[in-house]
Amino acid sequence: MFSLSQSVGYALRALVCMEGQDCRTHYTRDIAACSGVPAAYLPKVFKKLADGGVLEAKRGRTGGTRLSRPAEAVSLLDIAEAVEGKDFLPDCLLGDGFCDGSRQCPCRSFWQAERERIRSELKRISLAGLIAAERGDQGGSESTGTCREANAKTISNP
Amino acid sequence: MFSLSQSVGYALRALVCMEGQDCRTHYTRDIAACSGVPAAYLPKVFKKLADGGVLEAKRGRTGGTRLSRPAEAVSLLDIAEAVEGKDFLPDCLLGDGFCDGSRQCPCRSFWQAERERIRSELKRISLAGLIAAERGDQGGSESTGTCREANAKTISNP
DNA sequence: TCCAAATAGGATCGGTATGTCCACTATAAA
DNA sequence: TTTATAGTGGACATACCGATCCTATTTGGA
Repeated sequence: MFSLSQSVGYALRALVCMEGQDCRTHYTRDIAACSGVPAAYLPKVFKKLADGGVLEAKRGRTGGTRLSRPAEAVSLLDIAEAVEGKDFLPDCLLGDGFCDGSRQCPCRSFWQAERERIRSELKRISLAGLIAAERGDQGGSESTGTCREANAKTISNP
Repeated sequence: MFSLSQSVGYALRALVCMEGQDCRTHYTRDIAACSGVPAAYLPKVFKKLADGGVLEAKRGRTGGTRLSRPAEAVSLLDIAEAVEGKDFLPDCLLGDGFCDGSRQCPCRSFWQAERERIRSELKRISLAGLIAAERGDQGGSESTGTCREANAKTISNP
């Protein structure tokens, strides 16, 4: 299938459930319940998002996971790259390894342009936009406060 | 990986080796040797291309495989659809099943446009163009005769 | 008729993505 | 210090693609 992986979809659904407007920490199991992502699989996705700098996780009692920056500053490209890898958009439409030094398939010129268009679109769409769309808002992102200090000691779960 | 499957690349490399200019029949093993596609796997790809109407296969002694129409009339879209399935370009960038009735992700509008652009480009590029590019020709397709009757009894292999 | 040689198709295997489960580690409250 | 509870990470199961091998079927010629 010519699409992003299912795990990227899981990541989006989960991140939307984190509300984005603030950076409160959430428990993975709560996000799983809210988003419908398999609870036993979500930690794997979250780990990739944490390694990619999208999420911050804290271990131990009263731990949890939160956005490492405001939802407005997280793009779909950030999420896709974190989950699928930095080079998930290959040089050749036929996959890396088709066009080598000698072969230059005719798709190449148009795919280069398509690829950059897709990349820039994914970069343009923010997590905040996703959340707004999910809620049916048309307006886009209402302003939010800063993230890092606002919830340094805030825990959303009981 | 966000690309067409490896099997589509195999199909292209194999079809290029069939010369395209005529519709002589070829043995699968010869095409495998010429294209570098694994000889044990190519029959699987050829079967899909035959089911998709791109190739015609004849069984038995003096059998073989040939293009069912001139290379100018075979598009990359034909090949990709034959190998990957008619609906290999999903409705949603996140794959079918992400945007359901209720969810409408913000990728949708731009992906619809991208998808059609990719589809029309794949439709525009013909196998003949691929062969020309492979040879380093810049001119594109020189005219070829009709296919079906030209080689009704022609066998290219000894 | 019988055989040679081609494609067709099923059984099987390895690799990657997807899931599940369980033990380990870190952290803070009791 | 003890303990509860969060994420971390490895082992394992499952599904699909890529790939190989073996057998069946088809076809034309000896």
